[in-house]
Amino acid sequence: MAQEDSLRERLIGVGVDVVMTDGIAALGLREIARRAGVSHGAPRRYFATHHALLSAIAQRGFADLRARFEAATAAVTSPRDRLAALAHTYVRYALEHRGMFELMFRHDLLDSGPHTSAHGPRLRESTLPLFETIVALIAECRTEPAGRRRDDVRSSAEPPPAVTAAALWSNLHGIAQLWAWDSLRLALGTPSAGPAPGGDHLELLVTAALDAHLGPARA
Amino acid sequence: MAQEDSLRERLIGVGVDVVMTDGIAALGLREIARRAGVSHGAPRRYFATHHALLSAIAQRGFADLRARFEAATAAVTSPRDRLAALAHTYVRYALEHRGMFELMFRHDLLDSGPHTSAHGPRLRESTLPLFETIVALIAECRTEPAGRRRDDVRSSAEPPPAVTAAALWSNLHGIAQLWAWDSLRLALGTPSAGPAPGGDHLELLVTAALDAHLGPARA
DNA sequence: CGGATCTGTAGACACTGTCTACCGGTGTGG
DNA sequence: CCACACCGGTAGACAGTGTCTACAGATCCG
Repeated sequence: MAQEDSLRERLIGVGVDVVMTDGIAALGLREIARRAGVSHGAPRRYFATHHALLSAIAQRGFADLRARFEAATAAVTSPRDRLAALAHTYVRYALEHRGMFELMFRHDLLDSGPHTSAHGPRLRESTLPLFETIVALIAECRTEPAGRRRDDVRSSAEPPPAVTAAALWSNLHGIAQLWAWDSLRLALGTPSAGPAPGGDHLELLVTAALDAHLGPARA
Repeated sequence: MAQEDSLRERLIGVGVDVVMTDGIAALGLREIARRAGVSHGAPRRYFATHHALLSAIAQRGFADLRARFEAATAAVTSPRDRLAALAHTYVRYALEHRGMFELMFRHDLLDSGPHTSAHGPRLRESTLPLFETIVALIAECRTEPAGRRRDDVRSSAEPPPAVTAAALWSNLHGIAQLWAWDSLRLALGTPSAGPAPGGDHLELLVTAALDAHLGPARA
């Protein structure tokens, strides 16, 4: 994962490694160049600015995340279970690759505006397919064979799928964020941090969010 | 809001102004000193490091937020409505004072560790009273006169209040975060940003979160 | 073979946060 | 009353950053 072909790709790869191991603080432009074995001016040939390089690194993160989604939901058929797998994957990714996840949403470090330069999709739009997937799954969830739906209870004031999707995604994102900040961990009284994700409390929280937004999983 | 007495307070005040108007990027140590009319070495008398000053600024934000909570829930009696007021206040604060809110949760800029220096409560614990308030309100919500509770439906696998509180808070935090990032706005197809909070879609999202975690508001 | 273009180097510039030496005031003890 | 210490702020140095520009080496093409 260190030697590719063009320097452009190598810089991105090095950047990914750096942010994975040493976090965002080590993602200086000169530092990346140093670890790639080139002079500090070299990256400029391929990335107009520091932010452009960071954006490319973050995009790798989004691609990686999407791949994990597909891997996690491949063997699952029920839309409800797919959503669960997706949720757990999202939060787990955020905590296992803390630095990368942080970078992906640090809009002050990324060229997220529409005035970004050349190839590749706009960065902020990288989250759109994820969102639409959630919307679709929720819609699918609601048109289930009605085997055990409680229409009398929930569907009365049920928000449209897009809103529920946004709320659910926000919930997952917030869980990841606040957990990484340690607020939740110390609020719930978990014995504090290891590099391994804190374990049960976290899973508990995610399933609570799922149940809240989708209704409890059917028994 | 510019002239207090000791330079220490003035620096914090200037910092608050700066982050409110020009955002986090303008919060350099030298920049704050410059706007306070002192030399770049002056802050060092009162704050050992740049992060210490930023932490003091962030603490002002937490205090401000707490004050708004009390103001918003003072006239409300029903625990459910208090939670709603709290939620809307939280999200609105995050979007109206974007820079400050961002700073408050940028742990890489703050002395949040237990190895921080002198007076004042530890920074990360500033969120604890908020959390405990939510827990208490949720518990109170559940022991309501049972006038219209659906015990058969929800209480079967209802998570403990602390978990629900954590999930709800995470949801609000995520909404604020993703909305500020613009992902939600473009996902939901809102006409894009103004400095004024985007309006209905946001309120919709917040009430959706409230309904999901607490059950729909009673008709 | 010779010139043009690509790719990376190296130095300058303005700027940052931290550190240290310095200095003008104020207050206090002998 | 004077000398001394101390407090609060100044100013310069230092290493480091991101960006910019001039330059060198290779490579490729006519």
